[in-house]
Amino acid sequence: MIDLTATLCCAPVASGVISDDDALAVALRLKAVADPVRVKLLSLLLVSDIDGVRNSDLARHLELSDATISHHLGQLHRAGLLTRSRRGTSIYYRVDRNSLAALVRVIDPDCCL
Amino acid sequence: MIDLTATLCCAPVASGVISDDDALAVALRLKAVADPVRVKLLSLLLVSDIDGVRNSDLARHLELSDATISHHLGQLHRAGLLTRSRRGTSIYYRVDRNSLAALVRVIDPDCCL
DNA sequence: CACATTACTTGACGTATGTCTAATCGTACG
DNA sequence: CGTACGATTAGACATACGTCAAGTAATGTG
Repeated sequence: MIDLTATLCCAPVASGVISDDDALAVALRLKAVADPVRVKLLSLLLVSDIDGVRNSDLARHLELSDATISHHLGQLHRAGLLTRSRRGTSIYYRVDRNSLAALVRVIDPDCCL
Repeated sequence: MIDLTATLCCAPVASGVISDDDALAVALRLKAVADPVRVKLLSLLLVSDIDGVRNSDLARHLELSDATISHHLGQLHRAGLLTRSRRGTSIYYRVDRNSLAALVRVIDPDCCL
């Protein structure tokens, strides 16, 4: 599998045509965000970034099952977009702002200008 | 269906929690990009932006069938990320840099700082 | 240790997606 | 008009994805 935590920058725009491997890596990370539930999750996590948010709280807020939220958080986590830290029986998720910003830059046509 | 050409900005970060409708609109546009072939298409189109590129040329370059490329270009076009203009029997595709930049801003955690 | 709480995993189900071949549409040019 | 060329559409197929219910794992508390 491909290391989705590596840093990428300005692939499509600046450095000529993107390679197959880079295109796949970018697509996999974008796929991790390209779902309405996960967009809402990122939004929720970004506005309540203080200490992170728990699976069960997110499930209640989005009116979806724990299993479904766990699935989505796993996708975002595997893509390197979330960090998690356990406190007691709960696991608190936070957005890794650097990773998200890096992903954003890759498809930004104005990047590297 | 949802109008994917409307402009969105800074939804997750600044303006509190994103609405269901906005989350869906953002996710649909991200889905349009979240595919390795379409990432390569965007890359190809961005670096050869002069006059646009034809379906058949892209198909040859990516070694996929015309129908498949047409499918992917349709996805990107429906998402408002490409413009197309006919010259003769050929249709030339170009990236709508403003739309792409707007999409990028929506998920940029550093947007609106 | 037994129990409660929280999160994750598994298996199942329906739906959506990517790809191709073949057929259709649009435009140009003898 | 008929033929050619480029692009899209339709249909078919395998694969991937989102969701849930049920079961399992990890941690804390009496």
